[in-house]
Amino acid sequence: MSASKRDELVQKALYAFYSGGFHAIGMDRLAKETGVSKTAIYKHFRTKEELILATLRLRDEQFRNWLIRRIETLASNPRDQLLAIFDALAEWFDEPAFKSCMFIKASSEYQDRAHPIHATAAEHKRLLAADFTERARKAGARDPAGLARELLVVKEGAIVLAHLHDSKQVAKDARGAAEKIIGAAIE
Amino acid sequence: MSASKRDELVQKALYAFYSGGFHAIGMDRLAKETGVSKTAIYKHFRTKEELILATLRLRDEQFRNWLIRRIETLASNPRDQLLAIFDALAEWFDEPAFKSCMFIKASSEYQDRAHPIHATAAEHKRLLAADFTERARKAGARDPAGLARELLVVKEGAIVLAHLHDSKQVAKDARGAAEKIIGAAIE
DNA sequence: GACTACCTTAACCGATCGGTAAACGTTAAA
DNA sequence: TTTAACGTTTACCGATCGGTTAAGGTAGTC
Repeated sequence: MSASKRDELVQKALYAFYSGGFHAIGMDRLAKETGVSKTAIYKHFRTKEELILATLRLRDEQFRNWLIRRIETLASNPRDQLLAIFDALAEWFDEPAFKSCMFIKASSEYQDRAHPIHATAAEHKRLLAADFTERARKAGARDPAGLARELLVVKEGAIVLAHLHDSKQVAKDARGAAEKIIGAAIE
Repeated sequence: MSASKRDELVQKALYAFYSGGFHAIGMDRLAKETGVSKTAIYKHFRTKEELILATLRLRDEQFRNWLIRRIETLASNPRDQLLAIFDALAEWFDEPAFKSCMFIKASSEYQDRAHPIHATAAEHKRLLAADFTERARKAGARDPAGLARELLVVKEGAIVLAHLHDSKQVAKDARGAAEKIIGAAIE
């Protein structure tokens, strides 16, 4: 399988797991939905878990790239970029395919902290926090890491509630909360 | 099955689903872990889904009762009670059995908004918001429902991150965020 | 034209899935 | 003492689980 073919498989598997759930989607169904035979899948991934981990690595890269690009497009200075996180979230929530966060779902289905899937989810959030921290530092926050963590809390809560309640309202609420938190943390 | 026996089954099923996941725990394993035969379970619940719904109804009642009792013990006036939500959360996170929120996990595994399990999860969060709103009103918030929703966002984010990162640190961060949000919303 | 790389379909493995049925206690009210 | 209610164990149902195997098709390279 060429590298691009393999990426295509992982991308389609990502979509299937994201919209169906990790336990709920079996390998037979996955083969049908990706258009790649089960035999071929197992040629390149030893287990279902390894395939899931590959989808999570792809998702981590895609999501963080998208978010960073989006907030840097929406705002030019670090402080405004921190607030723009929540404008980007609003755009994401508005996509018809939005169904919460893949990593939150992964950690829900694989609860053990020692499990590689759980650990990958935790790492994704840590990488986001690191990016937020750097922006908070540039924005002149007294406690950049603390501000970043507080914003991350708001972001995760917004994602969970956008999946359950009115996502437009949730996006506004999260932005409002972020404004107050940023205001209190900078200067 | 007597009412108390049935409650005991639901309570044990709750624990099993909470610690194992809804799809991951099969009915055979559930029978073994609850000590109630599969035959007897199906005498009182037509499907696995109905049993799950019963566990969620019990969990909703238990959690909201616990939280309300806890914040009213920790603080006497409505404003302090809103902040005490996050002290109660810190206590919850510290329990060894803490593994995120059952309703977040339920909505992760049953993503369709039309699904009864998803709807039950959404309702649980709505009932929490209603309680917070009433306290915010008594505390003199300009927009009680808005403040309640913002605090709910922080609460959900805290739960998700407490399951992934250092829960003590997350509890502190959430409390800090809540302080700023409450301060800006009252008076 | 043979070889290799990579894919397919299709059948199969034992285990488990949600759910049902049969046969057999145990308890307690009539 | 009979009877009904409610439980048990055990086995079974067809479907699906994660994963494997065998046989064959199709490209490109030598």
